Amino acid sequence: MNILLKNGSIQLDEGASCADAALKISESLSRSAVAAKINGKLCDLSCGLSDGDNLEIVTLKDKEGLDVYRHTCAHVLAQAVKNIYPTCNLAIGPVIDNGFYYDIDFKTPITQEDFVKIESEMLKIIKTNTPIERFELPRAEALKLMKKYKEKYKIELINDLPADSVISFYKQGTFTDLCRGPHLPSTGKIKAFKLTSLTGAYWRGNEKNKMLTRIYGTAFEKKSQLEEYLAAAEEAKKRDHNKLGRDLGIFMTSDVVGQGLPILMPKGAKILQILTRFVEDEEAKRGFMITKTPNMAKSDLYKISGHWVHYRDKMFILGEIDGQGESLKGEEIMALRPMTCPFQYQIFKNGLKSYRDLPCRYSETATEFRKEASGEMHGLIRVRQFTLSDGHIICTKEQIEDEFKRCLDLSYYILDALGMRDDVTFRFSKRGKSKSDKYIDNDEAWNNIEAMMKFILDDIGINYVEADDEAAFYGPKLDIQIKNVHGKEDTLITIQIDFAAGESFEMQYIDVDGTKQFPYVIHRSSIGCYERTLAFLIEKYAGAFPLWMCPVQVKILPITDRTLGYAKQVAEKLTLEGIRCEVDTRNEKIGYKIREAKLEKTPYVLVVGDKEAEDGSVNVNKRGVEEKYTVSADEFIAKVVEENSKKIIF
RNA sequence: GCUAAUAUGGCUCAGCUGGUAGAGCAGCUGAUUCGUAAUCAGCAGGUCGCCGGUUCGAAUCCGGCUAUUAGCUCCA
Repeated sequence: MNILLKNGSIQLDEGASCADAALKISESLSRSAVAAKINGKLCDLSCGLSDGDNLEIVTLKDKEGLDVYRHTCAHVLAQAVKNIYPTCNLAIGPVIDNGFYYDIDFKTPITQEDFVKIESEMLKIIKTNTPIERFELPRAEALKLMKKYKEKYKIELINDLPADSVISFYKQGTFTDLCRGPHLPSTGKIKAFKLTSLTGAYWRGNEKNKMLTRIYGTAFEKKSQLEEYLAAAEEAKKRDHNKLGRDLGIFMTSDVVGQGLPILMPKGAKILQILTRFVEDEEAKRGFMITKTPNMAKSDLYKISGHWVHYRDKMFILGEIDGQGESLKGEEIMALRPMTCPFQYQIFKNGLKSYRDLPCRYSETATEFRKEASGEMHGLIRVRQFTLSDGHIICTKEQIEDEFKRCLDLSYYILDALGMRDDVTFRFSKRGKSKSDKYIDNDEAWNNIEAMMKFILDDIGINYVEADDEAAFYGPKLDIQIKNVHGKEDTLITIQIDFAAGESFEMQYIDVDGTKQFPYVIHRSSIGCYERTLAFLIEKYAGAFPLWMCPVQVKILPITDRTLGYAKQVAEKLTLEGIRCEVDTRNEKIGYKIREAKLEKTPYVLVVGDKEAEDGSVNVNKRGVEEKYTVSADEFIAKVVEENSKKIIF
């Protein structure tokens, strides 16, 4: 029979498999093959071919090949665990970004110390080089097999498969697992693997279900690649804002203050002040009116917004309430705000509005409070009190498109200034097919608004992923996402369209024809939550921030006390020019001061000794640059002032 | 909230199987006034996260709480 390849074709006997084809193509390909693609569909190497099939041999060079390799490693893990703990039950064991995991229900808990034992058992299984065989069963037979093995989770999975689905299993020696595949031809192909961590995970991702034990691992073609990966992960941890931010004196926490309540120290507060001024000024240029609204309100406000019903358990409430959210003592109930929207809506409602007032753009550097679950807090990324560049644009339906684009343009501008434009991805968060009751029930409005947002996004031409069941309860969102050093994704900035607030808050305006109309609302952030943005800045720059946002931009180091006066003169000039600088007045050797200034990642370190004091110069040590040079103080000041005025990213 | 782990001076860490704590750096004082990543000496600093229990005796064992970390769930 004739088998088509990417370039050319080969002739094979009837009944030949992908593995036969690989061997026919070349011996080396046969050795590196891990799976195959027949007519574009990934399958085992043992899969049989038919005349005219398009064939592609998959190796570990392909991402798909590596996934197959890791998936098999997950099965080896499962087999090893079953050998050691015969009473445990297997759940699922998929491949993830950098490895794989297997969820297992152990009768007695295991610890990370058991990894040694499990890994050596895995190694044994690999060394036997057991062939891995696929077979398929009808549903009844499949259930019978899993009942025999007492795999209750597998039984549940089979029961949930569509009636007409093919139920496949993979068998390696005495171990059989329900699996779609494909897999490596034998266990011996695995060369480098490691179990990395042990955590809990709910069965089927539902917190109402039992929590299983999840074992994470990773595998690579070569030992050297595995070591490289582990080293890179260690390296990434050094950039972790939660460690670095504390080391650099940017923020701290205190157990008497509480969880999720980071304390911004002078350096961190300075950076936030710089960012806030930058953002507020830019927003003003773009037609936003700044507001200053209260940090708390009576429960009445949240009853109108719907938060009292949908969001109450995530709010900090002042006063005792019953299960319905009513005061137990008949007193006024206040709550700290989890968002700014209803407050800014009050401003719009103050006085009759005309269509001429639209679009009405409000923005605020707002402090917000959310009672996040105790296990959720993380450094500056997930906190209970935070500062959001929160804004609302109240506009007509016709104005949405333009306003939405302006919001995105503002965020682009800010991301450029932060140097993070290339680090973000876009998520179009929709209600989609979800019928969850957490959304406002109005199919027509949802369909219209989602179609409108899709049109806008496509018109702008941004590259986004669509995510169902990720919308806000009042409308779809464009979420600007970013990953931290651990690879975990979070929302940095969000722009949302709200079709419901106009009516629910009775925000009306008088239209051209004299009729009263409900406006649309765009909820938007420009830089996101300042604390969170700072966290990502720390990780991106490993603490070596761009000049314009550095809390200390220039540090002046006199060599001896003789030049202390001169150092102070230069510092004064710099300060007058708006450059943030410090003089290290301590009686220490110059090497000592240099070391400290560099560990603090100061952009410019100026050394001034007798020579410099005499001719009015400074010796410049630029961060990240080996060579130092001497220029007149005035020249340096002019240069750094110019650099500071541009939002230069280096 | 759930699973697991961790908690020793400001920081990084020692402290074996229970006999009430040590080092380096940082800090302070003194000397040194020095030319590009740690000058020398001395001093001071901890009821071992908090509360309770077991014990003649707890940093060490047990329980509760608080905080931190990884993940799950959640994330207007």
